[in-house]
Amino acid sequence: MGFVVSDVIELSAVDVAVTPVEKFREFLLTRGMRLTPEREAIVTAVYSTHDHFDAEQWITDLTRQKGASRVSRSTIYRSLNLLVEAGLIRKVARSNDREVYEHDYGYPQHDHLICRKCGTMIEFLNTEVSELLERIAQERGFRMAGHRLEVDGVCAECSRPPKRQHRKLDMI
Amino acid sequence: MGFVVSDVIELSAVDVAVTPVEKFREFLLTRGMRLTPEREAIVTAVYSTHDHFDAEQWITDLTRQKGASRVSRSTIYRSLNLLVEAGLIRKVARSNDREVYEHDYGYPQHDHLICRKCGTMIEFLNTEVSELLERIAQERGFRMAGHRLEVDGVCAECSRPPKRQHRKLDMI
DNA sequence: CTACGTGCAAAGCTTTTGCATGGAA
DNA sequence: TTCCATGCAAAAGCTTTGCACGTAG
Repeated sequence: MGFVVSDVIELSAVDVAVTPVEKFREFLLTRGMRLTPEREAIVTAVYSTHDHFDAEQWITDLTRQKGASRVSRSTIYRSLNLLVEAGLIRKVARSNDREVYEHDYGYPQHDHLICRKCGTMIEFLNTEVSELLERIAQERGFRMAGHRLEVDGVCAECSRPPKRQHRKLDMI
Repeated sequence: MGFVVSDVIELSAVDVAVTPVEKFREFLLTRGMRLTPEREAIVTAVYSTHDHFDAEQWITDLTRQKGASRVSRSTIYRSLNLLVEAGLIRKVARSNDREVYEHDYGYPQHDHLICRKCGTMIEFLNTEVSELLERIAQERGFRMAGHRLEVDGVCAECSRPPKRQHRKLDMI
């Protein structure tokens, strides 16, 4: 499916009091909506790994299931939007014209170095970034809620001169 | 005899006082392409103001012109991509599912505070940001080429409690 | 009984592309 | 002649939506 997988995860998950599924249920309640089997299947799937993902990834997976966990394309899209609103996932970038998501709950805020050659997304965690931004925002009376930061460049792997270059997927 | 491609590159790297149109022409030369009336019309239009913009904005404008400055939709898209490659403009964000661009030449690298209520984009310039990122990238053997940073939150205007809220429909 | 959800197919949207025509060198 | 460019229309591709049918409460 050809995109970006973060192969460098140096971050550790944070302990959460409530499971993602529970948090989703609570969110839905506040909107008078229900936690259906389909919606639960999606949250569970999405939280089964810490990798970045796009909609298609779960579509090919969940639309082929049988029984209660089988979910349609539209429902997946609809649910992903709900998960974003619920604060469980967030959009991190765009790759191949697709929205790329990641967990936004039980996982520290971090940013990415994105290799323009192989597309790899390297996560990094640096508190100075948020602190600096918080300061900048405050100076302008701006109430910061979050940020999105992508560093563009070439990863160590792809910088290495000789023959073996890191796989290059989709460069225009 | 004519001149060599490498001469052009050196020149543009040194000479900063070149107009956008000239810089575009030089870039096109290095690719064996020409600065057509259509391409010139687009650069000129794009650099006629310093605002952020999206493709549609110039499409509605330029496709209605008459004579030499009339440009088709496809040519506009094709040219915007060229302008990005030429380093004259860059993509800053996405708004309404459209790519939003801004000038990337004759203007310092900066970032944005984006108000989630009224959509206003507040530019700010802070060298610490790039320095910090450069350091972070280096620690990981990553060759940074640039970055894209959006701070999400609520602007001072919209934070002001009561009646009059800042409102702006089109968020560009 | 009512309101919310799901699936399917079709529509929507921005952006890209194939192709024939036209023009500069 | 030989490419490079443009316009038009159609294609791409991801995401959203209209609609009818189910089903939880």
